[in-house]
Amino acid sequence: MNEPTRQKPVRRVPKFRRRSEARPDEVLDAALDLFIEKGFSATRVEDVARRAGLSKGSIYLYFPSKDALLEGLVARAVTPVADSILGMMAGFDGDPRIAIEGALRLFAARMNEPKMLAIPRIVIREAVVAPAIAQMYRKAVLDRAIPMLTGLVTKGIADGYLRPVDPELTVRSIVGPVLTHVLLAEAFGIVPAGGMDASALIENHLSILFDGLSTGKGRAE
Amino acid sequence: MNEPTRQKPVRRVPKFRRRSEARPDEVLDAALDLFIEKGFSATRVEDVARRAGLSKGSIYLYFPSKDALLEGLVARAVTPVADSILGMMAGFDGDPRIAIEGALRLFAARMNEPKMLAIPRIVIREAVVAPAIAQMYRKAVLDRAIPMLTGLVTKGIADGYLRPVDPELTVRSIVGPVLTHVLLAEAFGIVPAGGMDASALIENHLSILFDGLSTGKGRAE
Amino acid sequence: MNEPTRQKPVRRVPKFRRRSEARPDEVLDAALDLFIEKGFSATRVEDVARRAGLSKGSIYLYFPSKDALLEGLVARAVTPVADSILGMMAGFDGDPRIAIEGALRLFAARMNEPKMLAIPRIVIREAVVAPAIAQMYRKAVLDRAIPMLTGLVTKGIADGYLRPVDPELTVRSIVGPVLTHVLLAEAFGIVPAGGMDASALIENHLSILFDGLSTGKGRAE
Amino acid sequence: MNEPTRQKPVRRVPKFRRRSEARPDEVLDAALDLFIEKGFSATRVEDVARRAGLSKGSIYLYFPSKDALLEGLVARAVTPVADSILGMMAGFDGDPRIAIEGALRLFAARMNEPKMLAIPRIVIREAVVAPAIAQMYRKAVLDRAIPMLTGLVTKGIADGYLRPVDPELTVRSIVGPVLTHVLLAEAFGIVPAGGMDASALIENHLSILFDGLSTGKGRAE
DNA sequence: CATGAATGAGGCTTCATTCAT
DNA sequence: GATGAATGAAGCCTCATTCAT
Repeated sequence: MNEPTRQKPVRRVPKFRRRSEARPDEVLDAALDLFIEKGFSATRVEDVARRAGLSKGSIYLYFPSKDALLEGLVARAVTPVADSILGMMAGFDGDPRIAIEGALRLFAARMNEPKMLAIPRIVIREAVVAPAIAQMYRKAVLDRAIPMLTGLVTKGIADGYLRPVDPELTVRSIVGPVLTHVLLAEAFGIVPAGGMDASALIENHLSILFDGLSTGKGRAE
Repeated sequence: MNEPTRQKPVRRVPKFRRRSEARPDEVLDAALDLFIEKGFSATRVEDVARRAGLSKGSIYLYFPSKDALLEGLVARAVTPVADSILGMMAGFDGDPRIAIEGALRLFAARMNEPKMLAIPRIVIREAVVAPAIAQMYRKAVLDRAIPMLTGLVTKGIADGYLRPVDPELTVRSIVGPVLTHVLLAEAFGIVPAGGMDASALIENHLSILFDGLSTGKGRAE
Repeated sequence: MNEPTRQKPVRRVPKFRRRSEARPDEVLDAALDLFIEKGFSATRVEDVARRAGLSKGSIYLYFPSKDALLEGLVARAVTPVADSILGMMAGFDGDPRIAIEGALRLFAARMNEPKMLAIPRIVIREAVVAPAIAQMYRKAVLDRAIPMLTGLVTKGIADGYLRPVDPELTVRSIVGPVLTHVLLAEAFGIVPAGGMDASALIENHLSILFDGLSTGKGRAE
Repeated sequence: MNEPTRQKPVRRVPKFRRRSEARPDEVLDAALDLFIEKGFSATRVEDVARRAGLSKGSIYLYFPSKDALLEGLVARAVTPVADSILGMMAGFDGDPRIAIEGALRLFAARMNEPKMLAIPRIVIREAVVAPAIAQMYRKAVLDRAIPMLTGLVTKGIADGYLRPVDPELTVRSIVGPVLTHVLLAEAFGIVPAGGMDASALIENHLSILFDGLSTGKGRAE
């Protein structure tokens, strides 16, 4: 995964000087802020350095290139989120709707923190130019989350909780509304009248997802 | 200031010449191809020129700047698509599910032509850096499509076809799965086992959207 | 927008390094040389860089734009000259002709150093295109020198040293011959038979300025 | 003198169509306007074309290059002015002060028409970059005017009208104040309180030139 | 460890000039 | 004669990366 050069140097004098250990993380924090604000390519390495309180050259002490900043960012952000959600669902047994609801709530909560949302956004942005990053994200997140959801649906059908549907396509029905909600807001500033309130969205979404939009009238069969 | 120096260029091999009528469109075609392949910022004006069979400078005969290429692309692509879909839905009376289904099918069809999909993808990519373009897209497409769908849902509820839901949030439930389907494929190369077949997705999506995912069992009320 | 693409430059031969203290001045020296030789617009930033022993990009470490080079040049040259002359005249009391003579000699001396003369020449050249620079020069030099001379004449008249004349217009009679002398030589290469000797010019000029060109004969009153 | 390609095409049908004969002059008129407004290098050939009511390419029907426009301008403007002034002075016999006064008035009058002044101004501006033009101007104007004035002074001294001075240097005393008057106004916008009135300046200048600035008091001899 | 001066490839844009029509 | 589309050489400026100190 082309890990950045995180030299964790050995402490010499345990004083309160420059905690070099935290440096890579501070750099990533700074980079994240700026990538959110201005996008990846419009952010200069020097900007990152300044915001991190370092000199331009020092960035290269921790990361071999500008691209490595992005990689580092994805690597750092991806694991905990994915883990928390996937951990919740893994080995889940019983009504899959409970698990789906939980996962979506967690997901929506995460996505409401701008810091968290930024990563996938940047990843999408850079996917064309730096497919490596997109693939990394895919491997770390999507290739774990999607099969898990697919499995959940499959099992839900088998267990009689869900109607017989195509599990893979249904994953898109589960995640899509939330993703779109966030995308509309982020990329175009389109926010519902009621605000970005995630619960409201999920409530509405799940009620439709599970019980459908139709009344009995018309279009019957 | 910024004055060029006296040039004394020498002619070499004159290429073809004289067209003009179709040129702007040819330039946009070339730009679109390249933006799809490499993204906006990785594409040089000279690349566009070469692909359009022109010299670098000639691009500026038709477009005042590189940014203007993107704007032109959006402008050109946006109107017909939006019109075709919106025309279909406008003034629709009766079961809104029919209209929704039609619109989604049209939308999915469009999104399956790479040329068509490219525009929103690029727009999303550049949204952070060039908000003007995102806003233009929003105005031309989203600000027309979303209210129309919202209205369709509202009316459908009033007419008793749909359950009482939040119309605005429901729009996300309608569009999200299709959008996500496309996004997963485009940005991450994630394609369902059955291929990208749009009909299958829409079939599955609509059946859930209208009738829900649950059987009777569990989580009932 | 306008984002650079990911670069992967390769190091070649590192040159000297590290100075910085004197650098801006060295850059201005180089710029001055070149502007004198070729004029402002015919001089490329890269030329300045090369002559200063730097690379193109390094110029921008010290000056934000090519125009700023000219501004910097004016700023640097203007103050000392103006100060030296004005300092001499300020608070002068007594026969103003002494002061005028002194100022003109100083002025002519300065103007004989090509480096010194170059600045106003460049300023005049660029005045049409870059009025900002002309105004800067005006503020720093002319708006100080002209009122001072005017005042000197006014006081000289009041004190009975000079005939009653229009002080403002008389300033042109004082400065004009010297300026013209220089301009003819600089712009057209027109040099008197006796060479550019400033003393001779000033001698001749002052004798006429103070005592007139006429003998008694003819045109009497 | 590198005359521009003024093809005076043969009339075919003597209708009121496109008088091609006047075209070169119209082009020069347009060029002059623009060179005055924006300077030579900031003026694009296309600007000249547009103002002349022609297409860019057509300029090259009359002038082989942009530089030729400037040359043509100088050629056109220079002769009549020089002729009118020089004609006046040539073969003048008698009090040279009369001739000098006449010449200066004529000169000042000319210089007050912006169109007339523009040429030397442009010439000075471009002198560094295009010495050919400066030399052309020098040959056509200065090399005729300066010797003539020098001769006038020499003769005036011989005839006892003028004090014995250096004739060459004295030419600078004669022309300098007027030139400076104009230059200050043109390049720096410095205008005397009484306005640009040429008569006032010449009055003041000549009274000093001929009779000196001093009263008897002090500095005597 | 840190710094920041220095580099130089490369992008966008302008515009004098040409030439097919 | 006219046109104006097309060319392409340059120029200015940016910024990722290096390395002497």
